[in-house]
Amino acid sequence: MRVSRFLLSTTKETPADAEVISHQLMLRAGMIRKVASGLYSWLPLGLRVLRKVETIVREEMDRSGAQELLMPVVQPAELWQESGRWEQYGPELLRMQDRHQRDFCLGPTHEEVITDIARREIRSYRQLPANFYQIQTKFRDEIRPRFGVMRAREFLMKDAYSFHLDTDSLQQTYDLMHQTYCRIFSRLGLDFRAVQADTGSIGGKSSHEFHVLADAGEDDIAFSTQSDYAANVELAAALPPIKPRQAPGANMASVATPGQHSIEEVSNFLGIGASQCLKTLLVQGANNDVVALVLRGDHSLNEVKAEKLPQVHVPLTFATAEQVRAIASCDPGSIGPVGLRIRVIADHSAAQCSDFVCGANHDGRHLTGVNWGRDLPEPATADIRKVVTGDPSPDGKGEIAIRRGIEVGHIFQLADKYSQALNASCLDETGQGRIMQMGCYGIGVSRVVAAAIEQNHDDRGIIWPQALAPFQVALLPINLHKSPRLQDEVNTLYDELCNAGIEVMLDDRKERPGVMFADMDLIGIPCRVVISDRSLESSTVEYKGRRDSQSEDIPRENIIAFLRNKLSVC
RNA sequence: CGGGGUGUAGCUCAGUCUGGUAGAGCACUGCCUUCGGGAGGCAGGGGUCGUAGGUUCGAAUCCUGUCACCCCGACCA
Repeated sequence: MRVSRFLLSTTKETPADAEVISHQLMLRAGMIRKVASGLYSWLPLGLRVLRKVETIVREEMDRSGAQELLMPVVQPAELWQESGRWEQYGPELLRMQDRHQRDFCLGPTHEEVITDIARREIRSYRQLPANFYQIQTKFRDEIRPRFGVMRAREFLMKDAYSFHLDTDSLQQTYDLMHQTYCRIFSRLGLDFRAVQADTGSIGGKSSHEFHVLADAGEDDIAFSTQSDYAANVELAAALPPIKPRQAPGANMASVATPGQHSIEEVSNFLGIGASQCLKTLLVQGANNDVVALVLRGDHSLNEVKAEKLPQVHVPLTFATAEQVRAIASCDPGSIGPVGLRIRVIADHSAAQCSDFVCGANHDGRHLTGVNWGRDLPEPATADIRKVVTGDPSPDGKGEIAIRRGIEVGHIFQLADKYSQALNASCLDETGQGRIMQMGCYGIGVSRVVAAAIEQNHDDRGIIWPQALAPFQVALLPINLHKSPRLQDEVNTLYDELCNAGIEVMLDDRKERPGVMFADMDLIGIPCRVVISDRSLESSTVEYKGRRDSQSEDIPRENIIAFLRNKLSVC
């Protein structure tokens, strides 16, 4: 490709509304342009990268035995009503009507459509297992689209759906997809982790998210420092403390804490650590009642864990101010577990505290020297907090460390959630109809592009992993317009590179060298070859890798072999 | 949804308080000089100041409505 025939729309200035690096660089490099909030056009440069991701995903899905198909973006309401999601889905589902006032939606995902296909087409167990995938645009009407294509409303996704006669078969394909995803993200050159994830409202036994590790990520991932344990923080178990609770050493006393509400305020006011304070959260119970959740002051409630308690209402809802006053006769900020006449559930680590401080259920007062068993009943205990750095790893090996991750893949077992609702069954060996088991496997293709940049950039621009680069080699002639001889030479070299199957971008603009260097660094081409009258004299060309600090002279006749070697190694 | 902010040239922004008929840098076009890390000069093109209405002799500027975009918030207990 010659730059003179290519839309290379780079800018020096960073658009004001781009917050994260990947968004800034994608705009500056001329990969994407915003059309409306959360909606982007992919310019030629960006599309080349997107296609690279697609190609790798497609190759590995095909290799795993999955079959590609393509389903419509616009889907009829009837299918969604059948699964129950027309009502369940909130405003994220963009609904519309056609000219006949029939209801449709833009597909945020395709379980309904694929299940409809399966129930029509699959008759016999002999056709199973089957795994269908597509690479298709999705639409989710996000409350707050941000970070460019990282959290856009319209995005490109690879989604696959597998069908099985039984759960063993489902597990096998699930495991195969786990391996396939590892292959895909390895080939993409990304530093990623497969982490145990919450199965959410869908339920099912296991679920894994694939995260690219990057500070701009929106999820917290908990790792073991010594094993390969990794889990979404929402899921990571906090083990109960091993040490027994210390015996009470103080008498309970009520102290005035005027205007001190938060744990931080109270602990500062009393001059004690936050871990010596307990916080009490009143939430709606499952039986139209109110439940108190007690945590150590330095810990945070894990809402996902709390929702799994049978006594707690789903979704987790905090008690209203009126309920708080009725139960604790004080404002939030002074609640404590002592004397509460409702169910109290304490986190394991809160239950281990002794001589602690808590709200006195009296505005402007707290209790000190409080002890379970003596001043109030021993509480029911559960794991309801978020793990923190330094906690023991749930698998018993090492400690927890927490890093940010960008979710680029998610696999889970749907079991019969959709096949049951849509009555997707087939005949088994005995001729009996059986509801099929389903798995679901997604990769955010457009998000992968942003994630790759978050992980691979410097102050000059993007540094593409070899597999994602829009072009493999940038060929930069210096002062091309002045030297007919250089023009001949560079054209010859360009043809040689193209014939060698190397994707090369020839900068044939009448630009100064600094401009060309800066542009090629910005758009992140991994290999740079500079050719000039000077190099013609010595029969060499100059090579520099995007991450290299120094260039090296390569004999002209060796350059193709040299580049081939570089490209295969990278 | 609540709170805050911004809409002026393709981009980044000044001008708004104090009304007088629109500017800078970058980008773009032409010419000259320069020529190995985002050069310099000269000349030029480009804006119904988001939009609708109002006040006024006169509105980018003041008032009202409206639309779009951005940021923050939804565990004080």
